Amino acid sequence: MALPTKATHQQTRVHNERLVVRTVYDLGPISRADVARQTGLTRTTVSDVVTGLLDDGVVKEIGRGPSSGGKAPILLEVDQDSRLVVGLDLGEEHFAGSVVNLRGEIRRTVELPVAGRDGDDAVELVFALLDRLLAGTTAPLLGIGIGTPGLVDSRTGTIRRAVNLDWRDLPLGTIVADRYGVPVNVANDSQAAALAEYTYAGEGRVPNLIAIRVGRGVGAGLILRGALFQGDGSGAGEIGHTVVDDQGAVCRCGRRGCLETVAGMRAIEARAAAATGGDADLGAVRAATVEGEPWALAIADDAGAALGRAIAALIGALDIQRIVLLGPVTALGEPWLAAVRREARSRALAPLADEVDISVGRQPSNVVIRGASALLVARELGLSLVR
Amino acid sequence: MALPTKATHQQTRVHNERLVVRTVYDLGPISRADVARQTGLTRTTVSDVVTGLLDDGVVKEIGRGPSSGGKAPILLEVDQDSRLVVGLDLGEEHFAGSVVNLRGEIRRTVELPVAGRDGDDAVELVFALLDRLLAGTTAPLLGIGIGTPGLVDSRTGTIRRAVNLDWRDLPLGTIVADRYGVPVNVANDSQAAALAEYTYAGEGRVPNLIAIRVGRGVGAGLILRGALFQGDGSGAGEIGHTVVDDQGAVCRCGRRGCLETVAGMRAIEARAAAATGGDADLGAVRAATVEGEPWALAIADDAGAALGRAIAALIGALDIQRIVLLGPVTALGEPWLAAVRREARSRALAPLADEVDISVGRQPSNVVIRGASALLVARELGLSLVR
DNA sequence: TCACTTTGTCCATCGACTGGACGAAGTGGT
DNA sequence: ACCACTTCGTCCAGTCGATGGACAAAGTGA
Repeated sequence: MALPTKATHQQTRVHNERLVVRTVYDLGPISRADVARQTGLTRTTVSDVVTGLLDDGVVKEIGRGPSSGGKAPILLEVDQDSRLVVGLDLGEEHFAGSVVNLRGEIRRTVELPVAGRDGDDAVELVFALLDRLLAGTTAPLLGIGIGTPGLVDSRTGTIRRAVNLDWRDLPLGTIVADRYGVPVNVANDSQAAALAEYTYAGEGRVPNLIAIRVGRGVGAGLILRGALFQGDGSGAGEIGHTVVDDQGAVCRCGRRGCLETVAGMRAIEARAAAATGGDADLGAVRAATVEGEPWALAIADDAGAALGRAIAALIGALDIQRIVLLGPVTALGEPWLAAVRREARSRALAPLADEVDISVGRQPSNVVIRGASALLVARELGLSLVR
Repeated sequence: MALPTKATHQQTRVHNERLVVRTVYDLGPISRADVARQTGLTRTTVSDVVTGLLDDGVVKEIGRGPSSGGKAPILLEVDQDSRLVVGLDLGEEHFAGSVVNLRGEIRRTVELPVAGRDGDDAVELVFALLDRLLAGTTAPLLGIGIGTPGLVDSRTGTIRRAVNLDWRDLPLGTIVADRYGVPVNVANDSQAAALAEYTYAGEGRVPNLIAIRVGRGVGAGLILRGALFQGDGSGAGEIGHTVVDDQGAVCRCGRRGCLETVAGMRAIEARAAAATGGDADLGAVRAATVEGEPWALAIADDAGAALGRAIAALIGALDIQRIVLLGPVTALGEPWLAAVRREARSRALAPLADEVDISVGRQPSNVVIRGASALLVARELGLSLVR
């Protein structure tokens, strides 16, 4: 039973500082007086806090705004390039990384092929990637966020297991933190994607959302009450290996009929190859659905339906209304998405299902990188995404 | 985007007060100095806070403890009867309620038959129940907790719908709070049960747990990160109406093959009646399993297996290791429980499933009442169970 | 008996929020 | 051009509450 920590004066200060930063961040150019009104703090306290933030450079004054019958306010804004964050996406083929600013905008990107490296060699590759990303950066680095496949314990920064890289209980967070001297956060790739969707949602930010990445594997990231939820063993969201078909194909996890063996990329491509008699990647299936080919539509529908059933179970369990789909398989487009929605809606309790919004995320290519960085940005903004 | 509230000195004070109360509550007879060591607060602050708590009567001194080489410490203990809470269980047949102390011990119970009342008449029955429970109580009443079937929004205290009582968007929390002048918390019965399991777990308290009530309906209560999780529409845990069998029987919700139609009490009794040719209630099935009757064992196994599959999905989604089963159907005993465990373990991802602890709760009869009260006890102890 | 510990309280100090006052800088009316 | 009024940002005294050191009370062990 973890006792919560005591409260001190410094903590109230930190809390209020973050409250001010976040208000300025979310509500754009805004005066001190308006911040005070929004937060409930006194003008005095806000002024005091802002003075510190100006010194740190996180916030800057951008001139006076229109008067409303009195002295014109000095508008404040978060200086989005005053701090940098690095986000990494340790994919199966490539390790990619970007330098990202406080708005989640990507400033520079480097990508290195994995080329079969694993174990310590893969760790070296992470170092190489970071060295190249950090060369010549000027603004202070808030930290490094890492998104990786596999089971990850974000609290300790340990990768419990990542099969393709042959990592097992690797304390990557500590290793990288020691080398670069900044905070490091490690998260599962699906979880990172969920963080990106949540953090950078802007006005439309909602406290609960599920992001589901459908690629080779199927994984979900859960944002509950405004924070990433990892469960007791860091495995929350690992829906890809829930059995959905007792007579299904054998999965790489050893069981039969996991969701991944029906809705995953590999399964789709395998079925497509069988249907066409030749080789067929996801793009080919997509093209065929656009052409209206029955075999392709059937594949898309089946894959989408299986995912939809899994989503129905999630909705029933958690009653979360915002579900975002990400990853390569989303390329299958409308027929696939329609099947997902149909099954999800028809199998979950009606009053719950009616309110659900299932959509495809906008920036599938770099969500993981942005999500990894989101962890650090969020900390600066006081969103406290983990725990 | 709900802005968090500002931090003030009073809040730090309240925070630390609760921290002290909770420490004394959890760690039994304990000295001020030990509290200081446990919490990290200074002895000065602890003394100051404790003085206030002694004045309020929440904490009392119970004499000196053994010395460890210096002045003997004055031991403190939470005076468990210094505050009372009322918990109600608005069941289908009876409205039951108890006066409960700070340890969740039941001091007095009243039960009234519903006898077909619904709508406003049912609200009147709630009043009658409360009036009888409160008559003659001496210690200050912290508040009233209400557990009820149906969809409940705990934040507003509104019952969104409870079919059997014909309640729809009924602000029961406000109504009762206005009449009795104390805080009122309303929760779904499954959620209340989960709160009871969490709050009164003592040393074994873990931050995440799922309590599943299997009776006429099937519902789960989710405790995530030490707080009840209700989802966006207060429907989190409503797993009873997730479709598990497309060819299944028609459910009272209108769909086919909901979990409830396979694993619920009604379904079990119906199958038993068919098997025996006569009437058979749950007790009869239980007795028959003890006798080793094949038909009864088959029924128990099927019902347990269906529940197990639903639990596997929950484990995959949330990776929660503590699962507590409650409600009348748990009476089916070992054969049923074995089936639940077998299916849950065999269908969830191995590393997740291995750590799962599925057990039957201890006090099935009054969990709802105790859980309803837990909401208020927890508030006093600073556990902040909701939100 | 004495040196040493531990406990609980007292006191001076400090960090941080509060509320009122004030000058600066606007607006609008005459 | 002048004046009353408003709003903004800052300054200052006041207060709340945590902190750390000092101290008496009450133990232990040599």
